Amino acid sequence: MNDDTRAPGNGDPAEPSLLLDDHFCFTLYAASRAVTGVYRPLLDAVGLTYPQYLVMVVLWEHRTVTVKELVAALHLDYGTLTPLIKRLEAHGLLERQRRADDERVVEVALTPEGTALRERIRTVPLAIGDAIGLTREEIAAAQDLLRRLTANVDRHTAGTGPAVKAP
Amino acid sequence: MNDDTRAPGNGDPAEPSLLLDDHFCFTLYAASRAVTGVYRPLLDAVGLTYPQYLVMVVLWEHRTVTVKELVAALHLDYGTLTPLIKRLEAHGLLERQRRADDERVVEVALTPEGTALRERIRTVPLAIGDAIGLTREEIAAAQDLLRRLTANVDRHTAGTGPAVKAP
DNA sequence: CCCGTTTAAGTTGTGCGCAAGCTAATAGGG
DNA sequence: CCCTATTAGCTTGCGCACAACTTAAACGGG
Repeated sequence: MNDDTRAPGNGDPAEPSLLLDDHFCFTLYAASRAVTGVYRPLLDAVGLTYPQYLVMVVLWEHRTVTVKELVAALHLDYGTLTPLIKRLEAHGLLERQRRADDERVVEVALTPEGTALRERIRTVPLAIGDAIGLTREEIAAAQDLLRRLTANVDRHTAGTGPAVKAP
Repeated sequence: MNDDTRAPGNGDPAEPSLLLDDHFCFTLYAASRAVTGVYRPLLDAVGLTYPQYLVMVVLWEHRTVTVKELVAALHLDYGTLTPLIKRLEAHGLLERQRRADDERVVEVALTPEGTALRERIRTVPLAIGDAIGLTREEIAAAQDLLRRLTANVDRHTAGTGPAVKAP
């Protein structure tokens, strides 16, 4: 690789660096993909993708949730979750049903197969912890920082988003 | 949301939790998407997606790189980068050319338009730092942890992958 | 009670992200 | 020099991720 870094601007100490390695966003993005890459072969063995696994985790915790609750819990879009949930339904792991007293709401519930799958996945988090290779304290520290980051960003984008809506 | 957490296994202190909020992978995944979400409107203003921006960052640093070098720098696949690079080429930001002395290699080089785009993006990192809302020290700490995580995972998957290849 | 508004979910289109398979060019051993 | 293996890149297919749009049900003020 052509290793000159003399493009204009990088020497100015008053401006943030534009070098790849200085981008925190890239470190974060690469780490996230690396971790899901560790999950992939483990989940592949039971026929799940990583986002599908996250939906199952929520269901194992609550047994029944609405699509809206999944959207909120996973910070994902209806456009992402609707087809994903349908795929899990096609695999027999969950069932979808409109709520009788409010037909707008779709309830997602575990099937016996979905419940049983949990046993086959019990050991996965151990393998992940092993691959990540950080201490319990380091993971806790990183988790605290990243949770605060996400909360800050959510506040930020909520503020600059709808912006009180002009009357 | 049905808030019982009596699914089997979660009370056992010897086993890792399967609750969503205890999943470090999810914190990481959510944080990564949150940050790219902050970039989105800023990059949209200049017609770039976030991965396209990362490619441009590498090019602004090195002016000319091979596709292989982009694959290595961004930890991305040829299958991801090839069409992405072609889109950037279609937008006039870079040019692709096969190396004369080794026709397997494709060199990617900045065009004047690609170089000029850098000026229009100079202030973006400041806005990102603002939205993230962590101190410089906190970001440095998180970055150190995540870099080590990615390095560990890379070692791990390299070790369990080709596995020295039986003779 | 009607009608505009809000809400929950689904649909469509584009662009990643990655596995699997393919092609063409080069390297390297006999 | 041939011939096999390797290397760099491309293509195909599937599943996210998200914006923009659509639909249908419930709400709520007049």
